[in-house]
Amino acid sequence: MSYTYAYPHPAVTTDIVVFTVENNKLRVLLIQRKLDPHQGNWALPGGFLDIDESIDTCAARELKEETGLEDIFLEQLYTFGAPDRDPRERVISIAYYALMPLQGVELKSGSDAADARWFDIDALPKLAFDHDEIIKLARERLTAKMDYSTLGLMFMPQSFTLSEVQSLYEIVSGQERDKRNFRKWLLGLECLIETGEKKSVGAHRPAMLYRLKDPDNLIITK
Amino acid sequence: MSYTYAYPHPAVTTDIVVFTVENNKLRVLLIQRKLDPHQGNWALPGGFLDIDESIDTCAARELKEETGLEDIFLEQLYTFGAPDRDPRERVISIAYYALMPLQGVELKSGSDAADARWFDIDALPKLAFDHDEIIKLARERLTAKMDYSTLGLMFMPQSFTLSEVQSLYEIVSGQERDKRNFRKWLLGLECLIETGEKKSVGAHRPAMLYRLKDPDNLIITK
DNA sequence: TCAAAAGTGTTAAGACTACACCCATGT
DNA sequence: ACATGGGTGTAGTCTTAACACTTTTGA
Repeated sequence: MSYTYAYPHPAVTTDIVVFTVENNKLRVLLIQRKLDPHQGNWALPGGFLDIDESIDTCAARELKEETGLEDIFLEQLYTFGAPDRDPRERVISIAYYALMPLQGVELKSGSDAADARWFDIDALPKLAFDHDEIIKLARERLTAKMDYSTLGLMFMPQSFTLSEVQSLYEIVSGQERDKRNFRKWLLGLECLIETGEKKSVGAHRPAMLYRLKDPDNLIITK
Repeated sequence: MSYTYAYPHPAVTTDIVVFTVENNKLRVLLIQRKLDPHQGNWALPGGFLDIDESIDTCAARELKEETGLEDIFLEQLYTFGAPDRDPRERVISIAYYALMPLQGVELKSGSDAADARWFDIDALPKLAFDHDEIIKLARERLTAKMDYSTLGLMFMPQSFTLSEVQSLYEIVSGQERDKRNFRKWLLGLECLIETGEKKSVGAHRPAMLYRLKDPDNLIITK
């Protein structure tokens, strides 16, 4: 089967920058390419748009197929389309970024990926295509949005302590925050509620567990 | 001549939301479609991506071809691609927005447009495709960015008075600003310099004309 | 000399930052 | 009993918001 058009058409793909925080580092998910071009190199998960699926659906589908991840925060980032970014044919890539909760970071290796691994964002391997550029932009967007929104909460599992949130914000932004001020800010947004449960993790006072009031709403505030 | 692929490929277009301010109203440029689908309806300027041009180039080229406008602020907005947004074939539209300086709003009617006109953003006609959705998003981005950046200066001609800038900000955001505070903020960004010239427009004191220190840098500040 | 927009500082309120001690628990 | 992270309030600084009169010009 083949498809014919009166004018040349580019191929369209989505690529997804999946972030998580693990071992006090901001990490990005990469897969090792099984096929040419760039065979053996590391690349962002992603793939070609099906002709009858929406772009968002494509991003979610590719993410699931290649990594097993699903139901995580996923947002369109930017569209990349330099004429020579893929040697096979003209390819337009609609980039997304996603935030993976801290727990349950086990990956099922998907069909198109020889291997999938988390990399420290400051120690990335050589990347296929223009994926270094995509990751750079995604990181800028992530840190910018976390500065004035509760986007960072999308990294959290169902329930979490305030110290865990603070630690996450510190790791992503690279700067420390005052404990009392951070808690004042976060609780002041009124998007969290106490679960009533506490979390005990060592020889010290247990911490209150919180959860999102409304899991779908990112409250944006200064 | 025809082009054949092993898998179906979508068509890729750019569409541009061109803003200006005229008669104390925020306006958007629309063209009347000469061809089906949506023949006779109003639509955003834009068109198909050439197979060997960059996306940015395509947006700038289409803008120039259809409206004669060139060398104005132009930035990628978002990519739209609902499967049924175009009845002809699957079309991915990479939306841009542009800011047209206040003066020189005369348009040369371009080749693909039967007619091009400015519309008050609050009184748009029935639009082709999903262009109403694109305009809505563009407006949100414009107002959000103007709140914390000097993006609004991209609406200004080469030289302008501070009152003109203030008036523009008020029209776009829909809310009045304190004259002294506005001037303090704007001058405090240190992106303007006095030209030395003054502008006399009526029976009152003439205003100092300013221009951008560095026409390429959008200074982003709170 | 009048009308109309340009230009100019100060004060009060609110937001943000810095900072230190007691609490609850496990070992 | 001690070591460890959890939890809490206040005072000082900085930023933002509110506010009114004088200046310069054309008619």
